[in-house]
Amino acid sequence: MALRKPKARLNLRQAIEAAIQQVPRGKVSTYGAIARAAGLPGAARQVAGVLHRSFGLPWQRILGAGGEIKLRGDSAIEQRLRLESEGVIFRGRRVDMKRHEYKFPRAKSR
DNA sequence: AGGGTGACGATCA
DNA sequence: ATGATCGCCACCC
Repeated sequence: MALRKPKARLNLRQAIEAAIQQVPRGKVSTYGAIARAAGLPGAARQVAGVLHRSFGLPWQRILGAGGEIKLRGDSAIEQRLRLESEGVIFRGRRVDMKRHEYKFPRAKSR
């Protein structure tokens, strides 16, 4: 009995990066969804942090809740252009999530 | 070691 | 729809 570690999970950063990498081209996800997929519900800000500090990730595919771009200034424009070039359609200022949101496979059985 | 910080999210005015 | 506020939580200095 004793103690059991809740979960010896990988480094947070790796878990988050792995989740982000799963989003395919032409699809998008949200900070919150990535956090959940990485086993860190509620850690949306950490997802943003990783995106901010890591290179080599498809950062443009991660949006705020509702498909909204949460970046500011030039970066926001670049994100939109990159997504559009991948075929992602916007509806006003947001991505059409019904059409492009990537659904993560259930980590645990269906 | 501790606390400020932020590419969030949900809610309310 | 926009802006403010509060709760979250690991990372960085």
